[in-house]
Parts: sequence; structure tokens; C-alpha cells
Amino acid sequence: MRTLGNKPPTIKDIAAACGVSEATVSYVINGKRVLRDDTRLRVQTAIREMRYHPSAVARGLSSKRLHTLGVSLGAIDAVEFLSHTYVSAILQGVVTQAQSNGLNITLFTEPWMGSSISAPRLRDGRTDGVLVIGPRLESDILDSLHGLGVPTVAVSAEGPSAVPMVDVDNYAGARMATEHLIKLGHRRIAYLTGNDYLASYKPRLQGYLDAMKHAAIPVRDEFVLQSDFSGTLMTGQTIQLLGLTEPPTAIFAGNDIMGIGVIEAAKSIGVDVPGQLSVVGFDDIGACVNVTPNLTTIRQPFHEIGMEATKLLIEMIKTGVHEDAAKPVLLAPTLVMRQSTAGPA
Amino acid sequence: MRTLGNKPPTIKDIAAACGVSEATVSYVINGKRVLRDDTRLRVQTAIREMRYHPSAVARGLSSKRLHTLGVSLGAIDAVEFLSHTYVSAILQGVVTQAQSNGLNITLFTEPWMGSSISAPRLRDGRTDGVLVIGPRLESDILDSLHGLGVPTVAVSAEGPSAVPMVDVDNYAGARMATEHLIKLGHRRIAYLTGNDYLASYKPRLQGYLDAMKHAAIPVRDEFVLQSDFSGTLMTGQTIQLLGLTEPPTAIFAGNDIMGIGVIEAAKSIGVDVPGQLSVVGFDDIGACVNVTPNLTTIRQPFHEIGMEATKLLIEMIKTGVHEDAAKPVLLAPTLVMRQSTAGPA
DNA sequence: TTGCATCGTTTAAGCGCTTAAACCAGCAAA
DNA sequence: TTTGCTGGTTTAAGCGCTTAAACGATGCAA
Repeated sequence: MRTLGNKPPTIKDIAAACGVSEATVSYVINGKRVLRDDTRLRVQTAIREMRYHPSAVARGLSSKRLHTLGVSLGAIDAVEFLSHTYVSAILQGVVTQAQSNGLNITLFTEPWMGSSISAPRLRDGRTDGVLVIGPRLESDILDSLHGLGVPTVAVSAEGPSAVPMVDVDNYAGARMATEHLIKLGHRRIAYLTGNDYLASYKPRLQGYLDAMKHAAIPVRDEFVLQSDFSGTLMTGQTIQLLGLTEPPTAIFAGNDIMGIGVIEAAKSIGVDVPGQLSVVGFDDIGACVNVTPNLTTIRQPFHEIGMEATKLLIEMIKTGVHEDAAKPVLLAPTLVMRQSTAGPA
Repeated sequence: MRTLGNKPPTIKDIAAACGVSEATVSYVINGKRVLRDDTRLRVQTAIREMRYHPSAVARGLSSKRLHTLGVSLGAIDAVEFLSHTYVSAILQGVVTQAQSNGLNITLFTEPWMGSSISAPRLRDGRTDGVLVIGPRLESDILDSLHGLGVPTVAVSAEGPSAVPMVDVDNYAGARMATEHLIKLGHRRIAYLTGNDYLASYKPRLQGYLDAMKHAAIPVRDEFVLQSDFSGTLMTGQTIQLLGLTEPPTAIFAGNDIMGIGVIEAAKSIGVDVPGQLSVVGFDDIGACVNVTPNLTTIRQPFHEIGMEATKLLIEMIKTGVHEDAAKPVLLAPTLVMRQSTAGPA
């Protein structure tokens, strides 16, 4: 047995050991004042020898900065959310940027309980600002945080909002995907849209619709389906689509998970991809290259999204201001052509 | 333009608004003393109306608890590390457990710089304890934290150590995998081991060796290769193995990424899996079911590992003690049979 | 009536830092 | 010799909480 928490040295201990005041030690640490060389050296040595490190908490209390950014995944269930590879991909970007600015990341695990309860918690001094990833559409999290004056940046949220936002250009991506199919000669193109509580799917649907319209291809009602990530629903819908008397020759899936699901479903009923059916996804998650055929998709620059959002947030924290209703930063998607698309039979 | 950070109300404001002392407000919040009903109600109302939430930092300073657990991915590069799906899987377990205990998670982004620099930073009051995931073998992080009295639990670390550890039973898993192949009739079984700075691969190798020994199958030197996650090295090694005059009929890969790489490499040179070559992986990451054929593998209970480690850590923090040199907690792996293994040709 | 719990609340110290303001040589200028 | 700087350091207040200890008002037994 061993007792934990033998108390770490404080600034007082260092000051005493060196025969100087606490203020002097503080100035040595923060370099905010010129000190005599020998004093500085003496203090630095003591710090090293006594393995002193200032308490972030005490520091935070007096300086109002904890050098930590909060990430709220709480708008929807944090655990489930983390399981989506795209969330970890964004998180990687966040960590990269935070790391190079000497900041740590705190994951808020509590689910969003509405502005009156949750918002104040995100302002409890633990973090200098908050990054909100993929808030549910109906959540008031962004406005609440903004209202409380918490530096906030959102990723994959619905605009316009007073909070700066970063996202891939969903509209452009969807249009790109659809136009790719049209260019290949497809005209019967179906679209599978994702969970309706996420912001990304509206502009994607619009991109699909506009691309069709622009090519003067009428959109059939039965070709636009609301799906979700669950395999069963997706499989059923794919089979249903392919069972139509005039089945689509191509399916644009709102994300890769669905795209892969479509491929599996098609294969399961003996429909050849891309021979009889072309499939395009969205996101470019790692699994795309593990399906046969590899999934053609629209790549989201997740890492950049995370980095950019974090950069904006750090900027806000530093300057202490931001423009109301800044335009969303939309990063460009790219078409990644693989093996799941070809001309129609 | 808008200025951020309009100051949140403090306990003082609430006290003033209610005409009571700050202590009373504190007691209302923490319930550590009996108060008259009307006082309590009055304070609670004010708290709600003024949207007050206590500063975690101030609280942390006086009570030495920030209700936050630190996760150090810093032993190796945090960003790269996060990209491994198994890290996010463990993280999910950590978040699950933390969430149900009302704790948040802080990701430490700084790489490990040696005990004298990094260890004190992890004791800066920002977190109540630290979870170290997959420290590099040569790192002294565990001993340093232990020496400083920081509540610490390690995942995927090498034992024995004074720090409590949680991991899958790597030895049992590897042995299970190898025995599965032996049972199928294989005798020429190769083993591809992973990066040598991670703790998991030693017991896995030993499990393989012992299984072979137990079956009285001599292990050929050329069948045991040190590989890593990079596709190029793996591909080359697979092709090299299959090019031997007496090639292996089965390959046990130290993890799924390598296992999938082996399958791809085999397919690329026209070797049928599992017809001519059986492959087993380790981990059971999602991608296993996206390869053709689906990868047979040893499943690690990542979620449970994360949960268990977090549970231990919370326990340590609560009690303030832990036994020196506790036995590592090893969770049971399971064999997941899919399509990449069959009897030898 | 006095003494003594009991209950509800306040006082005040302390957590470990930062930082404006005060202080105190030592030195140059007048 | 006095005055006024200047550079180096200390003083002390404050950040927003928690909590042991003190306090005052009641109620009750002796």
C-alpha cells in the first residue's frame, strides 16, 4: 500500500528555498519582468531541482486561462459519436492544432441538457473556449454559448449562426458526386440521405437536386430516400430501389457507411457493382478501400476541418472578439474516383 | 463585432442577491450542511435565475479535485496514435465510464519529454488522475507518475510495474490464434510481429511460440518477421514469405492492419485466401469485415478495457491509495472466425 | 433563572498563483 | 547635498471557491 498525492512543491517552497519573494519566482517563470541574472538562475535551478511545476488550476484562477480547449460531442451521445471515424479524424486535426499551440483538449462527456443547464457548465473555467462538433439540428447549444460570451466555433453545424463555423462544402460535394454520375451517362440516379438531425444532409440533398436540375433530369420521388446508418434499413432500401421496374443505375449515398452498405446489399442480391449499379459515397473514410469494389466517394478534408476550426477558436480566444454572424468557412471536397462507378450498362 | 467573455456571476453575486453569506451558497450547492428550507430555496432560485454555475477552477483550487481525468497519448505521437481505431475504441470505453461518474476527459497532447519535464506537467492540478495508453516501452512515464504520487493506470503497457495495468491477455490471444491454425491442420505457420516499441507484441510472440512448441512444431527462423504498420514493408514481407520454397500455409499477423495487408498482398500475387493461405489478425477492428475474405481475428474487448482502466483509476482517486505492484488486469480475448482461415491445401 | 445543547448561519483562513503598486537601493544630474 | 530616475524586488490584493471554527439565537432541562 502506498499513499498517493504527496504534495507537490508550490511557488512558496521555491521562493523560500531561494530567499526571494513568490512574485520573483512568478516573474522568472513568466518572464514578464527583467530580473538580475543571478536571481533568475538561482530560481531556475531550484525549480529544476525541486521538480516544481506551477499549478495550472491556481494559474487559471488568477489569469483566466487554462490553456485548454473544450470539445463538445455532447450534442448527441458522446460515446456513440466517437465511434464514427470521421469524428476521430476531425479530433486528430483539433489535437494537431492544439498541440502546436501548447493547448490541451478536454472532451465534455455530458449530453446536452438544454441551454439553461448545460451552457453554464461549459463556462466553468475549465476551458478557454469550446469547439462544438456536429450539434443536433434542434439543439440550442451554439446560441447559448454565444449568448454567454463563451468563445465558440462549430463544426458541421447549420448556418447561418452567430458562431463561426467550419465545414466541408457539402453542397459542392454532393453536386460533384451527382455530376460525376451524370457525366458517366447515368440518368436514373437515386439519393440516400442520412440522419435528419445532422446539418450536413440538407445541403447534400440540395446539391444532388441542383445537379439533376441543371442537367435537366427529372428527379423521381421514389429515388430520394431518407435512410440512416443502420444496416438493416439501408439494405432494405437498396433492395427496394433495385426492385423497381425502372431501377436506378446509380446510387449516391449520403455517406460512406451507407455507400458501403449499398454495395454489400447489391452484391447480396447478385447485382454487379459497378457493372449494373454505380455507387458514390461521401466522406472518404478508411473503409472505402476495404470494400470490393473500392468505393468512389467525395473526400472531406477532416484533418483540415479540425485544424481550421481550432485555429479560429484560438484566434477568438486571443483577441477576445469575433464578428457576429461570420460567414461559414467551407473547405473544398474532392472527388476520389475508385472502382464503384462506371457508365450505365 | 462583439466582445466575448462578459463575466459570469460568482458565488458572491448569488450571496449578495440573496442576502446570505458565500458560505451558505456553497452549502446549498454542495449539501454539506443542513439549511433552513426557505434559505435553500431562495438560493436555488437565484442560482437558476442568474444562470450561475460554480467555477470548476476555483473549486479545483480549494478542493483539489477537478473532476477530470487525463489521458496521455503522449508517450508516442498523440495525433498519429489517435488515428489507430483501437485507440478511439479504448477512448470510447474511457468516456463511457467517465461519463457515468460525472467526469470529463482531458487529452494531453504534448509528447513525452522524459520524466523531469513531462511528469510534473501531468500533476499540474488539471486532472485528478492519469490514464496512460500504450506508452512506448522505453518511456519512464509510469514510474515517474507513480513516483510523483499521481494516481495512474496504464493500458497496454509492459508489466510488472508499480502502476495498475489493464490489457487484453495478449499471450492467450496469440496462443488461441496459433492453436486455431494448428487445429485446422497447418504446420507451416508464420508470424508477423508489430512495432517493437509497443508492449503488446512480446507476449503475442510468446503465445505463438508456446503454441507451436506445445504442438511440437519447430519454428523456422524465416517464419518470424518483425514488421510494422506500413503497407510497403508488409507487402514485401508477405511476398517474400510466399516465395520461399516451402512457404507458410498460414500467417498470423500481430494485428488486423497487418492481417489485412497480408490478404491484399496475397491477392495481388494471385494467392488465394484462404484456399492457399490462411490469415489471422489481432484486434478485431471494423475493417475486418470490409476485406474479402473477411478477416478471422482475435477480438480485443477495447470498450471493456477502457472502462475497466477508468474504473480502477476512479477507485484510486477516491480512496487515495493503491497497492504497489498490483497484478495486471488481463481481459479475455475471443477468437472471431470469419473467412480468411481454412485447412491447408 | 441559569446552563447547555442544537440548529442555522457567518467569519475568516486558505488553496497557489498573477500583477498593479509600492518600495528601496544605487546612481546620474543639478 | 538634494532630487529624480531606473532597475530589481517585495508587498499585498485578488481570482472564486471550500470548510473548520466561531457565533448567535432558540429551546429545554435543571
